[in-house]
Amino acid sequence: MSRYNFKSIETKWQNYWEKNKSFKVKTDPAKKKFYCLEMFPYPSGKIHMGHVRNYTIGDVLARYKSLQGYNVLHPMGWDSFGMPAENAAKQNNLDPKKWTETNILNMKTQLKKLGLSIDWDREISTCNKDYYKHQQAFFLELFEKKLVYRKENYVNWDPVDETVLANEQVIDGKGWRSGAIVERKKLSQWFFNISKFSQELLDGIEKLDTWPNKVKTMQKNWIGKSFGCEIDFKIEGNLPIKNIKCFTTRPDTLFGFSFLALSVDHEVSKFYNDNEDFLNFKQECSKTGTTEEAIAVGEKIGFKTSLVAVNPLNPKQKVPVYFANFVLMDYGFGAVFGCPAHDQRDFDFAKKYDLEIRTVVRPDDKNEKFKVIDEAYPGPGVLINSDFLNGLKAPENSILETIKILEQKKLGKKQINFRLKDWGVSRQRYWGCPIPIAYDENGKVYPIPKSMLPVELPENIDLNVKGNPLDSQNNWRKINLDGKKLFRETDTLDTFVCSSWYYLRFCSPTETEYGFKREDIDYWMPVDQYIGGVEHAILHLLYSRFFMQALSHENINFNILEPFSGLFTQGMVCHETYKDPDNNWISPDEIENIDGKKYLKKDTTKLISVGPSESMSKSKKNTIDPENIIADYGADSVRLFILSDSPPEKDVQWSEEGIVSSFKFIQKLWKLNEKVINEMNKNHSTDYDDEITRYTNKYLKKVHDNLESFSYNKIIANLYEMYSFLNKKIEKAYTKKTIIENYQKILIVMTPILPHFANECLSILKVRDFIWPEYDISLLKEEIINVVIQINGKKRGVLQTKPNITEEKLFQMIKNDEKIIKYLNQKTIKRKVFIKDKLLNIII
RNA sequence: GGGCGAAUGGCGGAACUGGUAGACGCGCACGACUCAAAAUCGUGUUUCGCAAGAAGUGAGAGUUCGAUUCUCUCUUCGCCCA
Repeated sequence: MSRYNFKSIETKWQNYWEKNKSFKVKTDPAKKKFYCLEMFPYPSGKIHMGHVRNYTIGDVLARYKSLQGYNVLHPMGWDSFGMPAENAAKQNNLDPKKWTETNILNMKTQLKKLGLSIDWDREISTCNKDYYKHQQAFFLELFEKKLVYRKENYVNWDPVDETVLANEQVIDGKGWRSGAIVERKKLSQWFFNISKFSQELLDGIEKLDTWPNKVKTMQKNWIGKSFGCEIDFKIEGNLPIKNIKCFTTRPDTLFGFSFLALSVDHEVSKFYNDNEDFLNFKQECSKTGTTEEAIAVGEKIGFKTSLVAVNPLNPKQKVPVYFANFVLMDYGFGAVFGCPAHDQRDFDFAKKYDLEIRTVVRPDDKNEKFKVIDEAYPGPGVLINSDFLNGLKAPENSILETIKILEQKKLGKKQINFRLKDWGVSRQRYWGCPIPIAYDENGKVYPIPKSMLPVELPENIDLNVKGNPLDSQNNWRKINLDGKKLFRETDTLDTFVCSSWYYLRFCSPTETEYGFKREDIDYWMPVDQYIGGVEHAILHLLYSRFFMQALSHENINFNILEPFSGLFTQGMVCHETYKDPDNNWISPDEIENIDGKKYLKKDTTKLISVGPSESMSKSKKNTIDPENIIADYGADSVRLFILSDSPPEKDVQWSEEGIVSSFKFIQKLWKLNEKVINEMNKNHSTDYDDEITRYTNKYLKKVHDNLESFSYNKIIANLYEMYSFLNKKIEKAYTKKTIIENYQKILIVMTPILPHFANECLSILKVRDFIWPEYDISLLKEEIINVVIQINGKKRGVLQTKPNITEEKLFQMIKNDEKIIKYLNQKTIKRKVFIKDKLLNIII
């Protein structure tokens, strides 16, 4: 018996698929389509296990759908603009373009070794001018539709990467890549008007049936629709300010009003710009950072103005107006009314500045004397101390009622507010898509005409400069437009723009006139199944959804609004972590196992402590290089292991034992295959083993169901069961004819998971052009079933019978069963519960 | 602080709309082959108990003939937002 030589067989099939362009597809409205897309990788240099998992899951689906007769679009590309290239280039004095291209070449070779069913003719790379040319055209299209605008705004400035970050790129007040503490800085920026579509983006979520609820909830929360009231406060004082507008979701607590807080950027601040104390205060505030978290955690500080605000519901009450560090200009109107008793932030502020704390909501289980003392009470209850509002149920009745009163008195109006802010897309970086805009000396904006696209990124420039390298490219910056001397915009686009439309480009990768061809996207879009990490649940997915909204805006022919009709988020790949006695992280290949329990650092006597399994990361050194693993065990083993054990949506633990056992299992399958093939050439008796056909049929159903529900780990379990069933059966003479009859189907349903192995076996059997074998419903009916017998709800036995047995007959059988009858013990039977073909429960 | 989710053997995990808990894999134990080991094959493996049997799905209650599954309270962990 020969050993399964994965090296030659996997290479053989990969070459075959490449040479025959087996996965090349065309737009063909006569065929039903399936668009299977996995999130494209950033070309960092090497693929990691996360990629292996992501692309294996997608490949299983693509191959399955293809066998089912779908025209399957399964493309791959590169998210190739972005800071790592620029940083790597800086460090090693390289050209980011060359660095990126080399990485792409490496990673493409690695991906091909996984045996993925990808149409490589559709490969795209976002840093390629053939790609970003169209992105620039989209930018101009959105500019014309007034969905792109420029404004001066406070931004999150990353002092290490020297760039602006989107709110979403600020994590715990730090830059998501550099980890530097983010500062506030005012800059002129380009914005996409994503907030214009807040309601549409919110409504669209309801239609995304197969998206994980978790992701839908996260998007809803991010969009953050809140319902409240705009209140116009009358202002008294020595400044020419008569009114200040506030947005609040709790107008019903207005009788608890004790101060008005303004953002330091509020227009009132212009009267204090020569006040040194105020400027110091403002400086102090900028240290807190702009994130909501920093504000919630940080100390609440204020700067008292000379103004006084009047309570619109109680004009006799006049309260001080402060600038406060916890009020942001871009939420509401940059002004909030303080109600210390029912908001912890306001409470902290009031305590610090000794302001009144007036309780206006009592919990249902407390009486009228309830008083807020140590902490704010934000919960539900009944309004008290609120004059004509007293007794209203808060918040369900009180908010609407208060708004009604305010509207009647023309003091405020009902308002919907969204948390979603416009998307700042300017990045002060070289390695990105140039923004197709120029300015004259006065800063007037001129879009670059579409005929002059692409605005190419200059190459071979010095990156080792402070700030944006493009700023110093004077030759590139100068442009002559209709006789005017202009200067190009030097900011580049956030790379999230590149990934917001790449799924469209895959439909028409070589189209030159526009980013895509209508007939192509009409056929292929939307993506039927999108697969990727949950870390993109908000940003990338929301931006992509926005992009479809923006393209269809003022375009009546465009009716695809949601880019991804199906979404699956896979879990991470984890590995144990190791540390030496000096607390340094140690990588798995630096350690060796002594006696099965202890680990030592190789060639030393240092004892290694084993830490918990965590997601693979370079910093913890717990990564496993897929390239080595594929070289040692083959792609099919890796695919088999990465899918087994854990459900795809959960984290999976990488283990040496796991990959070895997957490898061994393929060897066992190969031996079984040889046994079956040996039998093929012999003459067999005409005996027929019905059990094999029934078992195979059940197996086909299980695999089908588990494929449809992404339960890929269970398919592996099914395969193990099928193997051990066949391996026993093949030893018996009367089974061989039936095994041979069913074997082909078993191999075909193996192909999505083990494409090289299963195709090799099928080709030995001379099976070509096979299709997915459907299971036979009529064969699923069991001939013998197990019926559970319970006494008082406890299982006391199992009886084998033919289906459709009656309660009476079953009871007769029990009477003849010694094991069961002893429990009855001649006691009187109170009642019987009978579930046909399943169970009989006797209550005594 | 809020939202969402999870908790099942030594481990990863199965169990369709309430109906045989622990499929499948790993690990472990024993056996076969071998001078021996590896590899391979076979058997066993929730716990307690010699056994009959009993207990058992994070803890506690509830609904039910029957609960891993439904309801409530709590604990722990994870993710997201703050």
